Amino acid sequence: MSMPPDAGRIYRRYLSAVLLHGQAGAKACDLGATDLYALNILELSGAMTPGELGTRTGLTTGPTTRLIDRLEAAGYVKRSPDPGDRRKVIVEPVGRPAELDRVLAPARQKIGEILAGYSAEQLETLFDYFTRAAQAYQDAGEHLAGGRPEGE
Amino acid sequence: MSMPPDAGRIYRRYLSAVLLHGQAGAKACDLGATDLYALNILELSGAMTPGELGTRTGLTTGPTTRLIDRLEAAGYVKRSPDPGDRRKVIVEPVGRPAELDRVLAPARQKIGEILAGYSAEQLETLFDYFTRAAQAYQDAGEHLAGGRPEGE
DNA sequence: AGATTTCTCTTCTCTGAGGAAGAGATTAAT
DNA sequence: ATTAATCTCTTCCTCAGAGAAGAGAAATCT
Repeated sequence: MSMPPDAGRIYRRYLSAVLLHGQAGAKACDLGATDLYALNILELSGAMTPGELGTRTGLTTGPTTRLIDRLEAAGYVKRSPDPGDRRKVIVEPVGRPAELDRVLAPARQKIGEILAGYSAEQLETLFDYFTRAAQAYQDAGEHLAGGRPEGE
Repeated sequence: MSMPPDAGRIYRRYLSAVLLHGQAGAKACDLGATDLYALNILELSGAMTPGELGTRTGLTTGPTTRLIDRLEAAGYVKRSPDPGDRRKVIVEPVGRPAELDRVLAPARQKIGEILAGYSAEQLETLFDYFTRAAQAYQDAGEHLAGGRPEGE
């Protein structure tokens, strides 16, 4: 086998660092856990209605409205009327605001430097992995969220 | 340049998927945001005192005690007396409990399958990246947490 | 030894996020 | 046209989690 002997440990450490950084960044922007969660959903799946967002986050309608209120007030999303159904609203992510970019910039810079050290083939491998892993995590996440809240 | 034309988008999508999955998993285990945050700190930095953990999480002593109470009750950490200083307590992570492993298993399985499809050199590249990126994110995260809570 | 500092824990209070129920507006069904 | 269903939002209530202040135990300093 060509994996490192402590592959699991390395990978776990990597995941923890990514999660930790993401949460620290969110906290620095005064984003609550659910807010970050919702933003990631919107990042992955694009604009959707409040109802859909509420289902995805597992919130009832009241908190969903206030969640969108917070995100809109902070400039992360925008509410637009649905042209086809005037009851509906479309919540669409707006270009990442300056504060979030500023907070995430140091990490992006470091990652950029790391990536710059790889050859063309290596980069191809890495981005192939990013693409596949993103899909895998997204599937696993949706399965988690959509699955049974109570265990077996 | 050998990066894909939409490298930024791919990477952002990847990060969102990882974050989303991590939070969904935590939610499925009834772990609050701070609890997950603390667990990741312990995963990265190993055992430490409540005081240290409180500083890292940005909590005062009261909530820190209760945070550790929660984690201990759920079986994620263990309190031990510090042999060198009997005022102190050492909070050490305990092997991940079954529930968390069960929740994270599907994703680990998928990632394992993806990794199994790469050659030896490709795996070397990937794990090299994991190692470097983990350090980068850890540094950036600590800088975020340790930096000024209020912007300039 | 006595006083001060350090560290953890306890208690009380409070803010903020989430659930429940219902109103208002619009679309679909009869 | 009238009724029913859908979607978002508002209001009220509840509760977990965080801060503040102080107690108790142990180490350090004078």
